Amino acid sequence: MARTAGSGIRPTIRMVAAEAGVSTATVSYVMSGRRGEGGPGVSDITVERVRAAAERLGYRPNQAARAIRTGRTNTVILSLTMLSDPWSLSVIEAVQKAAAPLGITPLILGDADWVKVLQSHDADAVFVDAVTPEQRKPLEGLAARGTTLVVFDEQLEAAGFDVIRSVAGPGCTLAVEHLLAGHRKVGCVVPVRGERPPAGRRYEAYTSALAAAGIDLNEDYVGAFDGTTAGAYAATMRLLGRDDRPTALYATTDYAAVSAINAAQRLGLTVGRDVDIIGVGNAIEGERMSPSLSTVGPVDFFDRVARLLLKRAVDGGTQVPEVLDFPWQLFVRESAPHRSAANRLY
Amino acid sequence: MARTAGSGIRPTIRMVAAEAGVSTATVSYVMSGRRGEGGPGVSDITVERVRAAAERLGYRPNQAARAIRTGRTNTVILSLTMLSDPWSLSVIEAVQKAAAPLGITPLILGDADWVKVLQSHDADAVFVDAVTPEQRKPLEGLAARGTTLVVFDEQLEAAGFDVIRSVAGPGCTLAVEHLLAGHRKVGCVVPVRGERPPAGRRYEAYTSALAAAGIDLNEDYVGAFDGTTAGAYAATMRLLGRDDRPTALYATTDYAAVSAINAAQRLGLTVGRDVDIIGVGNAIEGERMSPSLSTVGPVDFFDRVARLLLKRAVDGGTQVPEVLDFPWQLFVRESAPHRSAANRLY
DNA sequence: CTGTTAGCGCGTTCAA
DNA sequence: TTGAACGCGCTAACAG
Repeated sequence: MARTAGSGIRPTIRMVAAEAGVSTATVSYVMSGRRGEGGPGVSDITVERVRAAAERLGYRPNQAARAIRTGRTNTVILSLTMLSDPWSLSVIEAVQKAAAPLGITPLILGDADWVKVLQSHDADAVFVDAVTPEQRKPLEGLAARGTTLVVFDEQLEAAGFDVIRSVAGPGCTLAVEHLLAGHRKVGCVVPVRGERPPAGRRYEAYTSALAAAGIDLNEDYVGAFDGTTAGAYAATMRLLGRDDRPTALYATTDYAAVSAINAAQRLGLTVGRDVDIIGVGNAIEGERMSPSLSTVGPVDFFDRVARLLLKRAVDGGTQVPEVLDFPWQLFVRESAPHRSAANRLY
Repeated sequence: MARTAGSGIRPTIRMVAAEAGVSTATVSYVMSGRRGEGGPGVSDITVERVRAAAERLGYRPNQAARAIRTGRTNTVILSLTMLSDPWSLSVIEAVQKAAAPLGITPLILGDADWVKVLQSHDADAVFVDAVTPEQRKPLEGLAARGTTLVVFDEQLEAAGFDVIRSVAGPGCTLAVEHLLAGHRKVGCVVPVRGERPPAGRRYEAYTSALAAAGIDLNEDYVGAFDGTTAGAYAATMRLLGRDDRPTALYATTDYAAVSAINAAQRLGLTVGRDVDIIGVGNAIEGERMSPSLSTVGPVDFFDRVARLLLKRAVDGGTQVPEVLDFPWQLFVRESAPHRSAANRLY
């Protein structure tokens, strides 16, 4: 009396075989579309009988069982730390578009504890958007055990997995320089971990570009926040609420820039006129919003990431891991337009 | 020469058994923590040996293989149509919090074509946030075949699955009446499918509340949009850009309300003073933003949904499906404060 | 050329 | 504490 738990019974390949009066092997060949080429041939009439039986029963191959045998799950996992970030949505959108024609399902993991999950759950490829120092070891362990990984990180070396390294430094300098062309009072909105002072390449681009322009760093113009959108909003309110408020803001991520724009508007300022704001990342949403977001970022980033991920998913871990560099570019849009000498704000 | 595809080899239960010098059965009992209580007893010394061997090899049970035997995947799927909606993020947040202590992993499906995915991929329970008419049939098919479903829908009858029916009608009326207490020029921001005119309970609440207040429906005050955040933004710009602009806006979803607030601020209006804006849904983010979002919605909605989903995931489809009704409530916050007769805007 | 048999690969679980 | 069967779909080798 074999039966799975629960009330409903899911049709198995054996039921279909019985219904069609053939063997399970034949059903398998028909369902996976692998008749002819290489495998044994199945007559058209039999194919039709099997198809009809499967249809009648509403049969769908059990992906879990299939995965055990083939090692393929027809699934990619996207581990995304900050789902509210338009950057994450851009990744999702690009991957979904690329995965659909391949019959691959993207599943999103919004959990910060992705290491544990990936140790038990298999996928044909996994995209990881952030790696803390403590996660580096287990990450390499995953790769060693055969998990196909594509990791977004600016520091990591490829150690059995692909690394997407969109080197932010030079691009971020472009952003700050763009603001410095029309402003002297340039503030910065930057996330920090814990109580530590701001750090990282994106922030260094700010300090060094200021220095290169002969401007002293004003700590009152640095709005550190906790990494949440609400925090970015509050930090911007503090910066722009000052009497000697900055006339331009450099936000080290696009989502911080979006929050900054909202905060500025809340204060009655017109972004792109009273204050210029630029972000970092070139998320797709930046183009669509109003005012559209000036930003720096890699060209064609999301589509290329999606293509790599799916190539890996299809090929398996066969290929040699790469470090993928992306050239960055300045995208001048409404939130921080070009300023000629004539319309400088300072 | 048995070996899985790819270069890395994943440790199996057999390797652990060999390493520890015991049978696979023993390893299984140890790993699933099912020794003692009900299950067979395993001596402490053996447990230690097995644990050490598993640790050395970095063994993790293969969830796919486990699923075949047990019928449980330790996974719940959240099918969410609009990931940028704070409502979706609220669902995710609540489910993640509730799932973590149970060892259950929430996976998010951002694909509109969830039916196909669910037909092949199993989960202990699935949350679905929107059902089109064409999806109703396949939905019932899924339920009949044993998929444990929790469906969010205001119309559907329970047909083998739970229905979360947060009856919006009366609650939405509360929202419109709240605005009508201080305004006569109340606009509406509402998504529409295709070219059809606005419809649905949330919109009817608007027209009937207006009628009850003796106010004629002004079609120029109805901002229909395409369902995207950018569309809601544009619709609001049109409404508030008019000379005789409405002094209050009723948005039929929270994400539309958020876009409306951004648009209003873009126009230099102070929300909660120059214009009042109210949403629908009571997404968690509404409390955190600034100005905080006035809204109507079910009380404690997300946590209760999460609890139900996980109860189903744990119990399997054992229980009798329910229709869950949620009482709605008005949440007065900054974006549409209380207005006494003294500070009416009209 | 067409179809079947038999056994694989997981982790689980019952009878011994 | 274990051997062996079990559940699933896949597939090499075989039979007609």
